[in-house]
Amino acid sequence: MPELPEVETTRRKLEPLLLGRTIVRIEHDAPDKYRDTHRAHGRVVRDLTRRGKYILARLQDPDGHEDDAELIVHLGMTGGFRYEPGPHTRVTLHTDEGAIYYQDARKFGKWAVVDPGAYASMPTLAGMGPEPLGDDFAVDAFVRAAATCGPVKPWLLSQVPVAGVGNIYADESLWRARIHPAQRRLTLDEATRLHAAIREVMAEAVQAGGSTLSDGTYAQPDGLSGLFQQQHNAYARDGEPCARCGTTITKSVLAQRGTHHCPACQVRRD
DNA sequence: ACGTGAACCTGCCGGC
DNA sequence: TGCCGGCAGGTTCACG
Repeated sequence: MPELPEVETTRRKLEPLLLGRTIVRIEHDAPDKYRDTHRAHGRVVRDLTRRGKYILARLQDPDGHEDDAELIVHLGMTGGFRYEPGPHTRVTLHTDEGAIYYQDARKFGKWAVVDPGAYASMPTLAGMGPEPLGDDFAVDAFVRAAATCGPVKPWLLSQVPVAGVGNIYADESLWRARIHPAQRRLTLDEATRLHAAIREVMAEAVQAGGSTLSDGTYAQPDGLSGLFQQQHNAYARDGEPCARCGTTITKSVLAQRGTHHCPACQVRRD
């Protein structure tokens, strides 16, 4: 389900429910996937932030007798929060003002409560690149790194050059920047275009509340759908005409991921 | 130090 | 109708 726009939308919906609330109990039956959640019990949620596709909550001990802790939530492919329990509810988060339910059909999502900033058990989070919508996402550093990169789509998916780009938004950004998904070693122009495209696509997708695909797995906690799928130009548009040139969008497999591009606008060099 | 591929899971959809 | 293969928004680890 969730790339940066979906996770950010989820975070915004969760924030008013959790900020300042005491976590009474986190209930589940998979301690390997939802680790050390007992450490959250009795702690107060002081802030709710996001890094890439991870939701982070700073948890403060109200008595000050113990150090703060940090709750990390990654939604995997199909994770999401709901106001009501359902057939795929995996975790129930009880606060002093009610409960919220985490559902995850495929169970790829993970939770952990750790010491603040202790991300060793989540290597992708530990090595996360800059936020695409933040000031730290510098075009010159991106251009320099892109000049020696391997196939550009898998490179983006690694979360190292920039945080939060997944399969949908990689395809959409590469379409917008007119770059072939398997292109290596981007030129100055290509990397500059891609940097801008990532920022634009992410900003527009956040604005639209993310993308809800045809299976409807991703929705906001109140059940509302995102709307950005209506603006997709590449992802799941195979067989349809390119909005820019009319050529049929094709689908292929790259790094084990379904990949959509326009064979006329996105031509691979050498 | 890469890049690739399998593994982790369940559900849904299309084809036969 | 029913079974089966293929595919799905991600991360991690084991290889070569």
